[in-house]
Amino acid sequence: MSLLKPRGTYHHGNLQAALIAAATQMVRANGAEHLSLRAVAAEVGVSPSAAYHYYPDKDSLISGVGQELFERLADLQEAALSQFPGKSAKAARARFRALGRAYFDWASSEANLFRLMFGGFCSIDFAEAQIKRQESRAWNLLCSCLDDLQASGDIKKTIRPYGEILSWSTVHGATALIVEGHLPAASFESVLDGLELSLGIGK
Amino acid sequence: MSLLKPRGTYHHGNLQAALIAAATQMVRANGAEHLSLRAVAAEVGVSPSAAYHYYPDKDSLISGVGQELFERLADLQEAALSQFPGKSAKAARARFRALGRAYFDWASSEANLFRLMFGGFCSIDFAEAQIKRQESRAWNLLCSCLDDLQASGDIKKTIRPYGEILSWSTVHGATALIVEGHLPAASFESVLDGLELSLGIGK
DNA sequence: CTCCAAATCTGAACGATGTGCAGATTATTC
DNA sequence: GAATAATCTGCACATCGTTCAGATTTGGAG
Repeated sequence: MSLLKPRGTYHHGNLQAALIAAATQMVRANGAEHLSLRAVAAEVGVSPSAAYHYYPDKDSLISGVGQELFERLADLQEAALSQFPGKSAKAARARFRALGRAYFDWASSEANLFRLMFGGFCSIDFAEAQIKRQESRAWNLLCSCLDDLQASGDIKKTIRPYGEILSWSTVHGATALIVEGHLPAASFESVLDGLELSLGIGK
Repeated sequence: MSLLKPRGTYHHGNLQAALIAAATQMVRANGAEHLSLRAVAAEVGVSPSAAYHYYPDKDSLISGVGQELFERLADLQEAALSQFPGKSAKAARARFRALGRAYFDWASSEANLFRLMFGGFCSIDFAEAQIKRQESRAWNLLCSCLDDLQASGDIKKTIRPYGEILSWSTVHGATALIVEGHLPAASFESVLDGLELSLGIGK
């Protein structure tokens, strides 16, 4: 199903999905703060009012975009984990690092989308259920990764209870600071090094 | 000098400062994404065009607000540090914790201002010099705090080189995630506990 | 003190935006 | 095939950022 409404027809056929797709591309290019509902509608070949049948306002459209992005990010993390299968301590450690790197790589290659997700553009009310679900999916991936490290005795015992919260906070913080230009991009690897060291990962 | 232009006068007398002050209050209340240049001008008692004498566009006004906020944050951190003077290891540790808490407390009590600072609203170009200066002021406070901990042998040697970058990333990440509703507020203290533990602070 | 230039502010205007509403068009159901 | 629901259009309105010509005031030079 194409994004553009077929000429001469009245019904689009797939408007909601097309709106999200077009909005996503436009946010990716120009940032969520410059998204125009009218431009999205025009891109899709539909009148501005048509969007209001699926979203009560522009913010909800944006939240809809965010909803999909959180799913995409969880997928990405899943893919990162599956790159290093196996039960060895080495593999577990590689998975941990891959998880952090995937988060950062995604954010820096799609800065505008990352901002939309974590910059307060998604009204948590609207897409709360779906977003929370995808977020806990990603959270569980991180948990299992840390569990694997724990199983191979590759993480300091006293610190283990803080593992998830510390890892996410640190990786997210470094990512956000770098994306917004407050830290140089090169420092992300240092952060990963320091995080592993401080958690006692990899000896 | 009042915010409102004295009635019957033509010149305001303190427009630039008044614009920043009014804009700050409005962002504080409604968020930077809902700031209206016209509303700011009206609040100050001036025509919308008057603002363009001091800022080439709305984004620059917002950057001007951000500029002041970074200064205010650095002041806040300075105040936090001075709450626990002394050379003892205990005092140094209290300073480290106070630094993190000040960052978080400020952010959660002024979520909209925090978002303005770190959410990509400040065009780094415009206020780059001044913002970077205040940021490095805060950075230096963190450095000296970690130096103190190092002096009292209260931080793991191998981790020390990562101290600043890890601390800022972790505290900023946890703060941002909590402010945006991705983590419960209560988890911030856990993050601080975990951070100290993982850095080897306080034994 | 006077006059001129620079600084500061106004007013009206333009195009674009988000949104509401009445009604047109198409799909669905009986 | 007719009634009902789903979808979409067209127009309107208020608001917004921004521009620009010109009004008003200030400050300094003569």
